[in-house]
Amino acid sequence: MAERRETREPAARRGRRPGQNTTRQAVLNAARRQFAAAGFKGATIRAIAADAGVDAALVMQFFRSKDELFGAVMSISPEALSRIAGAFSGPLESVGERAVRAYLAVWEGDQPDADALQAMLRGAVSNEQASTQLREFIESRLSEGLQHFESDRHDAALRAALAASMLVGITVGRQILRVSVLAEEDREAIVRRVGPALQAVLVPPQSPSR
Amino acid sequence: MAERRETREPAARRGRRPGQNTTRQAVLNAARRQFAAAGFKGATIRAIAADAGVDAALVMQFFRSKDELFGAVMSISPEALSRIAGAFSGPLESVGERAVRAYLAVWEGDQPDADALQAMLRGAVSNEQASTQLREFIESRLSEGLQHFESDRHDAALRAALAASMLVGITVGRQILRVSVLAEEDREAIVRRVGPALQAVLVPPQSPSR
DNA sequence: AACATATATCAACCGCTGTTGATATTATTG
DNA sequence: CAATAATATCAACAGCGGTTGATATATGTT
Repeated sequence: MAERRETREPAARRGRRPGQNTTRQAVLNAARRQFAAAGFKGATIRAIAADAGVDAALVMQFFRSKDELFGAVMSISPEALSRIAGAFSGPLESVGERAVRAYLAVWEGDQPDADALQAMLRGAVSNEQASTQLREFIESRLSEGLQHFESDRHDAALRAALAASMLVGITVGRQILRVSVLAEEDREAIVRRVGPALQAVLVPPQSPSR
Repeated sequence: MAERRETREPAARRGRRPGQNTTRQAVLNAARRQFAAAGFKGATIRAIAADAGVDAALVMQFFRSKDELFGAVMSISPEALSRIAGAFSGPLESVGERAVRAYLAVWEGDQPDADALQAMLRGAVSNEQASTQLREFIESRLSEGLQHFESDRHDAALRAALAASMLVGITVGRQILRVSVLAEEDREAIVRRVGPALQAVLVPPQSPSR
């Protein structure tokens, strides 16, 4: 007799694990996935911990609270940011197309950036941090590109923000609502259809001439 | 002595109130507001009840569960629906502008419809019901209009869904993220800037001609 | 080897939330 | 008027979820 509890899972041993520790990173990745999939309220510390194969208390020790963990999740790599900014250099008459392509590549890539952005978007509904972060992304990131060649800065900011919002809307349709016609279409087809529309917002034909 | 508890609120009396009862409707309105403001998970039965000036248990008696209450909240008036559908009748070269105007009027009006749509949008993050409802709204409502004068039905559906998503994106920017340049701009200014873009998606210049 | 420190689990607390059953008061109907 | 139904509150339960304090095990430092 003297049986050790063999009910339940492998019963993870108590203390620190031997060898190199990649756990903190694993927790962060799990958090990104969970927040991206369920939003801020929907994701739970326990689910994140389970996803990372770890006890919930450990998550709290690494990051001090759910809010701070969420804050850590929402960070975009400089590469992704410059990729979007880069869309604005080049011939002005095709900036719409390049912007759509760059945006979709970043938001739908499999890098952690895509999850981070999804987390922001889903979190923006119930979390002030998330909406602030995404707001700033829309206000500054995409606006900066246009500011250079423009006299009316307010109007330029408005047009850039509209363009960014419309792109976010496409993500909502594809990734969150999963509208089938949108979700099944491949990325370049979307670029072809949306490019001209974005072009019309970013560089309206009347503006420079009369 | 023999004091009746005068601590706490008016201490609402126990039974049914005299006179006409508008309470059920009041609960429904409160629910719409709360769901629209906080999303499905964020809104609580107790908060809804408090908003309606009622006990939480009463909410459960009227609507059987939080899910059913949410279901009741998400219903759009036929007037609003026909208002959007109506945008597709009229000269084809200005359908983009009319669509934007009709969409914004419905989503930003002060009717219960606006709250219901906000509730759907915010709820879509964490509630299957909501995303289904909004998906169908995008898939069918806005698509039907274009189907009539079209040979390639798949492409027409795609373009309509793209247009609808882009409009939803604008709502996200204005109402949820509260991007200041967007939120402060008045509706007609947005119509002017977005109309041509929507036109480009709905009626691409290549399609009918060469 | 001894000590501090980082990494890990466990058990429990506490507040919030959806939901329920009991009860009180009014309206409605026969 | 009696009986039934509808409208209302109250009290409590049960589960989940964030957070904490105690403890165990490995690593690093002196």
